[in-house]
Amino acid sequence: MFVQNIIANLPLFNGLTQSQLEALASIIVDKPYEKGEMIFFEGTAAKGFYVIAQGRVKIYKSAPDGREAILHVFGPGEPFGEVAVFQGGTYPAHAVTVEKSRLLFLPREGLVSRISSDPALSLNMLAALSSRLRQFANKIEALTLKETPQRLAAYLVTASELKDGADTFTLDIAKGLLAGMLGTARETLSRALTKMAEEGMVRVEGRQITILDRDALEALASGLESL
Amino acid sequence: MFVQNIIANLPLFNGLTQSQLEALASIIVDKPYEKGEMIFFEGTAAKGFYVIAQGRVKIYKSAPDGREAILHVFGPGEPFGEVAVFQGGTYPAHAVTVEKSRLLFLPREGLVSRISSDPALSLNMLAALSSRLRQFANKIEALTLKETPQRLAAYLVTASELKDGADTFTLDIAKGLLAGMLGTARETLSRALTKMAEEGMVRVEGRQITILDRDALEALASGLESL
DNA sequence: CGAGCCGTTGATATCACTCAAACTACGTGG
DNA sequence: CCACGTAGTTTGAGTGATATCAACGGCTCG
Repeated sequence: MFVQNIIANLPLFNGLTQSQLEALASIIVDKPYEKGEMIFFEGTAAKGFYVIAQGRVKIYKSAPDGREAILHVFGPGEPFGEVAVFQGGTYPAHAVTVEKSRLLFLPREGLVSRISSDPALSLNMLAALSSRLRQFANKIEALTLKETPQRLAAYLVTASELKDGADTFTLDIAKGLLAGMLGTARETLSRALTKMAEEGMVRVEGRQITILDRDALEALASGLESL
Repeated sequence: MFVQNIIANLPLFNGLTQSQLEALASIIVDKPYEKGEMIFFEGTAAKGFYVIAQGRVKIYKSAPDGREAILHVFGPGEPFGEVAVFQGGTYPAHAVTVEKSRLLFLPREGLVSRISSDPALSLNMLAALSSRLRQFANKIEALTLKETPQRLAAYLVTASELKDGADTFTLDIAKGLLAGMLGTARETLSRALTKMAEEGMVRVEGRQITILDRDALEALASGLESL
């Protein structure tokens, strides 16, 4: 898969002409990463941002004692680290691969000028950041107002929606990671899942989830949007 | 104070020419609000966004039972509701004044075209959204990793920094609001403050705070950036 | 001067974090 | 093909921070 083919299909680069895409592709650095490899650390100077071609990346903050707050887990096609390009100049959090991955690096040089000269690109970026802000707002809402079972229910409902509303689907991240995304401990997540299974709302077989009572799930989540 | 003078000094409109500012000022709607007046509700269609000329605005989500998650409390000069202009078309949360205020409304019409035609404006907006994302990331970190006393310590340290590092300063929001911003209950905040005072870290006299042991405060906050 | 808003304090219940340990699934290398 | 190590997951028990309920005191504003 060539770089240009990848970026041609990304929402971020929607509306760009063929020649603009070519120019962009020519400055992109294509790099493979092993699972668990650090991409950048919070506070370090940013020379550009990344787009995921393949794999999965965890964006997180960490406490002195080693505990983590997971902000995102991004998958193929998603950009990350853009914030550092537009403000502050340093990455706001740590980034590490959670799978073997292939990342595209877009150097800051040239990007800023490209953005300011191309209306479509700047509006795409604004939309991307705005959408990110909505996600964060939802996450803050969930952390403040909801307890683990409700957050889990909201997650499962939207996970199902992302898989075209299928009742049975497979989690694409490990449960430990999911616990982190929900702002809770692995053990608490495990217990919450078990309880939901006992109550007949879902069936859990490893990473495969079957929603048995969608109404009950949605009632539990009550008002929580996608995380 | 005229609209044009206000917007001329905002970071958001930095780098605009005099004539651009005039054009902008001509489409702005200037409106007074009473304390406690709703500005918009989550999910309603957005016809534009706001800038605060005077007063203070609370941005929040609410649960069915009436509990609230406060995302921001904005003051003079700060914009809010921009997210809806760039993505989704609806406001992501509720907005209400917490003081008697004067707000400038910038209609969506014309704004989008202005942004795409003016590099400075689009880069300013990108920077503003990026900075907002950093704040949210810090908030999520605090909610996930830190307990109330630590969040409070971090808040006090940065509040002091915003007042040029003065040891004695005045909270510019009520303690109940502050509790909401820290994601905790009024009572818990009250107890945390009392305890910090007992331990000699701060002195509390109503809304006036004096930092007695900045090192201890910073050690408590340990790693938490501004909220 | 009364009403509401705000803040404090006390008592209680509970959720979830922590520590500890066993159990499973999986891939690798012998 | 099996043994082993590792990563991931689950279960149990104990503890602690905080939400919640309740009542009270002070302040402000009309």
